[in-house]
Amino acid sequence: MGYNTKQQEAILSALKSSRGKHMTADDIYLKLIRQGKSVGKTTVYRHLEKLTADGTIRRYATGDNSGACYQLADSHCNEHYHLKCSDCGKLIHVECDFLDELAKHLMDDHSFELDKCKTVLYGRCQKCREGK
Amino acid sequence: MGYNTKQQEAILSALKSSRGKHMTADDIYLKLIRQGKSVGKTTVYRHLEKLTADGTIRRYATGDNSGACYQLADSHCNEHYHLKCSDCGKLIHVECDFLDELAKHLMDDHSFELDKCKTVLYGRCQKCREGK
DNA sequence: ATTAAAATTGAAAACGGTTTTCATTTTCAA
DNA sequence: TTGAAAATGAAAACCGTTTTCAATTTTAAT
Repeated sequence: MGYNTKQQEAILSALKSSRGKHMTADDIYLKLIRQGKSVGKTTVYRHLEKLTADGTIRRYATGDNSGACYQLADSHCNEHYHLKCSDCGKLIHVECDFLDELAKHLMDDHSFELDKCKTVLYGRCQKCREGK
Repeated sequence: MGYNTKQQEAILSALKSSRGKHMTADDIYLKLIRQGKSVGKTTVYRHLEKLTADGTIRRYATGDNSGACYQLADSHCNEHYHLKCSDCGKLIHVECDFLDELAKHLMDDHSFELDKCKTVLYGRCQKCREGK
């Protein structure tokens, strides 16, 4: 198991250089190809799986039938949370700390430790509401 | 458009008779076949899509790569929300109205209309935290 | 250095849920 | 009754992901 390979490094650095934005497996694959790096999709998927399993990165299911998104699980992760519009499928980053209050409530009243990074709040964005 | 067909009724009644439990498209298809009803998978998917679009039922993405789940969107749905333990996978129903405060915040400050039924909060339950 | 075992790679094929296609059947309206 | 519109479903396409497997690369032992 696990000596760090060129490909794994490349995949991680692709995620690092995305500055916190989500990337799909395909985004990462295409980025590496564009950079002239030699890598196959299979390998991208494999490392994303491994990095997710060991907690280095996080996987987000998109909900519609497009692919999963990945993001570094660094500190950045705790400073925002995710809203997802059920209509248009857009994933929205929100930088605010309101969720901390919810986390406190869940722990105090329900003994549940909220994972802010992993939680996605569903609903409808302004545009989709107005579009009706 | 949209006279109610035998198939649509059958699909809805399959969901009704599930007493609030989630069903996948395939669950529904198999149930109808077992009941001797004549229906094709295509039609099941089509009606689930339509019923989801008009708000009669709700679709839940499972997050892993298994299929989506469906559930009647009756009143029951607004009186609780869901916590899911990332460790043991348990889905916990919580009957409390704290989420209303979050919903208000999201609407006021982020123009986002929270769908309490659809949102699942991830984290770790007491048992799994103590088990470590 | 040499070499054999172990791990990694990636192209192609398989997989599984979902959507599309399209010819047929059913329903609706005149 | 009859023709147009809608619904149906089998089969094929689709698309993200996983599996297979032969080839390559790395590691460790000599």
